[in-house]
Formats: sequence, structure tokens, C-alpha cells
Amino acid sequence: MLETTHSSDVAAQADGRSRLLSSAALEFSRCGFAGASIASIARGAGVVKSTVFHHFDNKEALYLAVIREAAVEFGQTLNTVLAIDEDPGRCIAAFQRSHLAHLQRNAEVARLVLRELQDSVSDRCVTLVKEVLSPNFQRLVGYLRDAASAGLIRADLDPAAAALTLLGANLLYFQSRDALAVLPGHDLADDPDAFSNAVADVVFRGLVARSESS
Amino acid sequence: MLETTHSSDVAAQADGRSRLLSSAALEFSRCGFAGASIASIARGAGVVKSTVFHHFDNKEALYLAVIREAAVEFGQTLNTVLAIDEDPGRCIAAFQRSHLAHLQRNAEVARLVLRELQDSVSDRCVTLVKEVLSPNFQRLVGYLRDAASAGLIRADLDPAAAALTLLGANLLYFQSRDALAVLPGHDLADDPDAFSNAVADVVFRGLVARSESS
DNA sequence: GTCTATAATTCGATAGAC
DNA sequence: GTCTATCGAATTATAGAC
Repeated sequence: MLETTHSSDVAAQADGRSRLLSSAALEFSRCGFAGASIASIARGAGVVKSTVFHHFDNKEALYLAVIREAAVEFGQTLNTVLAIDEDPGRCIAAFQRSHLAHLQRNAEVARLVLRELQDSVSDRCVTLVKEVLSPNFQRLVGYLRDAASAGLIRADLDPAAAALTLLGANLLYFQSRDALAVLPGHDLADDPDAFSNAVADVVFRGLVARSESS
Repeated sequence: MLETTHSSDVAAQADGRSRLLSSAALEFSRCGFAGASIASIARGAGVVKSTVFHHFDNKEALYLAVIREAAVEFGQTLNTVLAIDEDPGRCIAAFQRSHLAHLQRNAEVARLVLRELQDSVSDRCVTLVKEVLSPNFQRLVGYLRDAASAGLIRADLDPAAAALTLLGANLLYFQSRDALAVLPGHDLADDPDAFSNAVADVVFRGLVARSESS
């Protein structure tokens, strides 16, 4: 009776797929794309190699799926965080906090992405940026542009530069948190939310419309 | 004959030492600390292994000397850039431009430092941060604190968070410049100075005293 | 467990500069 | 003659092969 094995319903399949994604995230972040072994990923998920290729076309598709999953999840967070009818200062602070929390919650994937951006020669990287990272980045830039159009923040600055400033602060914190703890004179390494709020404060006061800042 | 190696005058001393530093920067950034080989570094500088230990106590001292050299050089730049009697907006923009230019001019060393900060478990990393990186960081934080005391910028924000915001934007740009070129909607990847100015603009307007911003 | 290869580090000698 | 950069050889530690 193969009924039990075939009674793998949608739930069981999704479970295998998500276990594969977790296992792949760990393996890719540890070994990089080239160094990662499909067999090892399958072993980590408790399935055989061929199961991997049932769920994903090839190694690169699996790789991109790992990152896309985290990106899509964060995109959903953006829906609730970037609301044009909220106070922009609160929005930006909420974005910083949720982005940094997302980085820390998905640390393996984040490290994977950062490593890929650093190498940035492969056309894997181009696909990654254009199809996976760019949508969320554009959401942030678009929010800033809309807020500027609505007069909520200054209109005479580059929204892309502002977005990169926010992201850069979080990425530096994420990459170097332990090292930051060694720097004297501040206690930011202890509290990610406090750091996010402080950065958002610094950046926002630069973004707020002058007429409202008095 | 080996005459070239033995025609060592004072100039050749500095030359041998600085060639070792260059060779070590390349080797360390390619292979990391553990993976780097003293023999390979010596070969790259055109000397034998034992000469390395004439100039540096051991491998770690060489490693730290490589990074310290770049840090000290940038420290000298800071002397001219962070002047409390200049306009703080211009100061911060000048800092951003010179820091990013320094990263790009010393790309191997910068990559080395970033890699070390990411691992950030070794006590090498602690030494690096405390003795080499921290002085320059504290200079920036100190400048911001002094400027706040002098009423040139807002006093009600965390100077360390502001400093990390500035540095994070530059490091993200440096790490991901090629990838940024793929993102549509901006032309920042082409022009580092334009990026630095844009970031400084965003951050400074948040730092400027409100009484002066109306 | 021994043997071997490779790594870091040390030592003594040489050669040129002051 | 002293000082210092350099060299080649020697020494130790360690990791992998057999």
C-alpha cells in the first residue's frame, strides 16, 4: 500500500518545500552558491536529492527562491508599515525597526544576499537585484516620493539616496553588531529598536517639510 | 645575481616595508587572515619569508599594520575635513566624499576590514576595532558632539547613531556599487561624489539646528 | 600511530650605509 | 665599527595521508 506515501497532501508538500528552503538558506549562506551541495541541502531537509528538483528547476532557482521567500515576506510587512496617511516620522521609524528585525530574523538569507552584492559580477546577481530586491527597494523609494509629493517631507532631495541611507545604517548594524559593542561611548549594540529609532530620527528631521518643522 | 635585493639603502627599507604592506593587503583581502600565507606575501613583495619578520613581529602585527596604515592616512584627512569653524553642512559633505574616496582608493584594505567586522568573534577583531578603527570613529562622533555643543547642529540626537548612518551609507555604496547600478530610477552608481553629497544633504538637514532651518 | 607537507617563526651570517 | 635590511637555513607546530 503506497497510499500513505501518496497521501502526501498539499500540506505535506509545502512542508517539504519549506524545509528545503530552510536547509538551503543555511547551506548557501555557509558555503556560497558554488560551494553549496544539493545533496547536503537535501540531507538537511530529510529528503533525497531528486525531491529537490521536483520542487525547483535547478540550483539557481532554489537559490533565488530562498531569497525571494524572505523578500516577499518583508514586502508584506511593507504593506502595513509604509502607509501614506500615517505620520511620516513614525512610518520611517517603523520601517527601520521592521527592516532591522527582518534582517536579524532571517540572518542566514541576509548574509547570503550581502555576500552576493559584494561579489556582484555574476548574472545571478543581476537577476537577484532586478527581480527580488528591487521591488521592495522601489516600494521604499516610491513611498518617499509620494510623501514628498504630498508635502509630508521635503521634495528637494533624492529619495533613492535617502532610502540607501536608511538601509545602509541597518546593514552596517546587522553586519557589525558585535564589533559595535566594542566601540565606547554608546549603548546602541544592546538594543536594535533603539538604534533604528535613533537613525530614523536623524534622517527624518532632514526629510520633514520645513514649514512643519518649526 | 641577487644584487638588486642587496642594494638596500634607507629608501629601499621603506620600499621593502611598504611593498610588504601592499602585498599583504592583497593577500589578506583575497584569502582572509588564516588563509593568507607569509610566503606568498613575501613573494609578492619580492623578499624572502624571514624579511617579513624583520619588519613585523608576527603575522597578526603585519595584518594590523596593513589596516592601521590606511586608518592613519584617513585620520590625517580628517584633520583637514572636520573643522569646527567651518559650515557643518559642508563639513559633513566633505567627510562623506573623502571617506568614500578613501574606501575606493584602499579597496583591498576596506574589504579586509569589512570581512573582519562580519566575523567579529576573534580577539583580533577586538584589537582592530579598539586600536585602529575606534580613533577615527571617535573623531567623527566628537566632531558631531562639539558641533552640537556649539549650537551648529541639533543637540537632541545621538551623535553615534548619526555617525553610523553616515558610515553605513558609504559602506553600502562601496560594497554594492555594481549592484546599485542595476537598480532603476537613479544614477547614483555613476558618481560617488554625487552620492556622498546627496547622503550628506539628507542627514545634515536633520542635524541642523531648527532655529536656523526656517 | 607514524610520516609528510606546509605553515609560522627564529637564528646566524652577509652586505651595504653612515 | 655599528646599524639595519636582507638572505638562507633551521626549528617548531599542525594537519592530512597512509
